[in-house]
Amino acid sequence: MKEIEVPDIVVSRLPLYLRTLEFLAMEGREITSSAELAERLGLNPAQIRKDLSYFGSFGQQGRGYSVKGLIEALRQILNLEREWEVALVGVGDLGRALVHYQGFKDKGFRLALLFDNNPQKIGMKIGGLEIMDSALIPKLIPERGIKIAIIAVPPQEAQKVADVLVSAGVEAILNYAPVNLKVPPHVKVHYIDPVVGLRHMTYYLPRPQQ
Amino acid sequence: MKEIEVPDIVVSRLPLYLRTLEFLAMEGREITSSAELAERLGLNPAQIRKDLSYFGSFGQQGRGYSVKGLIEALRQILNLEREWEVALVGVGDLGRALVHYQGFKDKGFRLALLFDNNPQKIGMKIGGLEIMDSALIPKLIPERGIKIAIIAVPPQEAQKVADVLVSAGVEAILNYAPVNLKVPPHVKVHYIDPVVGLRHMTYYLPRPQQ
DNA sequence: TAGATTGTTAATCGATTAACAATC
DNA sequence: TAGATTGTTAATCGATTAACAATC
Repeated sequence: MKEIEVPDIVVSRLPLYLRTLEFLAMEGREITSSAELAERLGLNPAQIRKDLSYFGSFGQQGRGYSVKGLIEALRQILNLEREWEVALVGVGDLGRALVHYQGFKDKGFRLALLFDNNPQKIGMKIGGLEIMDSALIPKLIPERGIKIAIIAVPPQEAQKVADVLVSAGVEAILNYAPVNLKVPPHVKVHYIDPVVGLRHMTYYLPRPQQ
Repeated sequence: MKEIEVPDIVVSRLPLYLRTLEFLAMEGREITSSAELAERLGLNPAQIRKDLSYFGSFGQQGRGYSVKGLIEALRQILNLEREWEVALVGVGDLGRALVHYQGFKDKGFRLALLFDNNPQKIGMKIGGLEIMDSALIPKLIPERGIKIAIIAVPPQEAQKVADVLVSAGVEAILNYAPVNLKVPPHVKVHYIDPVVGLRHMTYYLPRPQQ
């Protein structure tokens, strides 16, 4: 039996389904439907059912989906049944904000290592973690078996940092630097650049008349 | 002559082209090609040429594109020929990081209004801007004609804030709260949720064997 | 049983890309 | 002129969604 390759665009929607389900669970809901999820996410119900069908059958005809059950299933599918330790490189304003961010907790991630190359910052403690010298990345990341890193350094440094992280064994990078990274094919990169989002939206804003 | 509707997926790539071109310009490059842009962005050269062709002809056969010329063209297409004033709601850790973020400057955006509903924070100055009471959104945003807002408040407050912003005339929202917002069709929302990005990538990370 | 909603097929729709004439 | 790269067409590829049988 040949394994069907799941399209990445399908995988990319699963975290949104999971987030919506976790929200419903918090509200105390026990059952939901593809129609309700679609309504909340602005998607088509058939798309949600199709997406889920790549992985199995999780609902009950005539009833819908158990919120708890589908959360469990998506956690398993997304490889979230363990807690992932994450390394953060660059403890500037954004880095500090990420250290204090409460949203990682209980979502499957924990910041475990902080790096910076500024001697002023190295040794400082923040959020209970000591800021380590970036030069120690090749030592500490393999030691801890860390696979996920967040890059929050200035754009000029981002590629160099990425290279070091990848040689240290990192396979997933959340990149806040406004730069496209070159990485080997086995490494995933997710980009967060507010300016890209803003510039996308200005296209639709009113233009000066004539 | 019927106007051809440009697909949103095409528009969404233009800011990436622009970012890459601005980077090339900084490096002093004068000419580039669809092949080079594609290489840097991990895309297909034909796709870039096709995307641009929705808006006109910006290159020269046999030579490529003038970096400066294409930057100009994309700025015009993306409605970036003015500077946009942006309101920020929620001056927590993330909000503060955004206030200090240098990446908005010279990219077409300037934080112009800060709001928070915490009496401790109202009246404080940060980055040269006074934090205003969120209750003043309906007064100050229309006064300044602001069309773009960034939401950086806790998830429970995000929908309420979005509603107020939209009634105040905002038409583009950059939402850092991990919540899907319900807004009228003329309002664009761009979502930034690091957990969604991380959870997408964990799908591809090594799983516990058996 | 009647009503509801899933899971899945097949049709539709839309995006990507190969190929090449145009042309600098 | 020869070489290079655009702009654009048309083919391919892939994603979305309508429709409905299955079934709870």
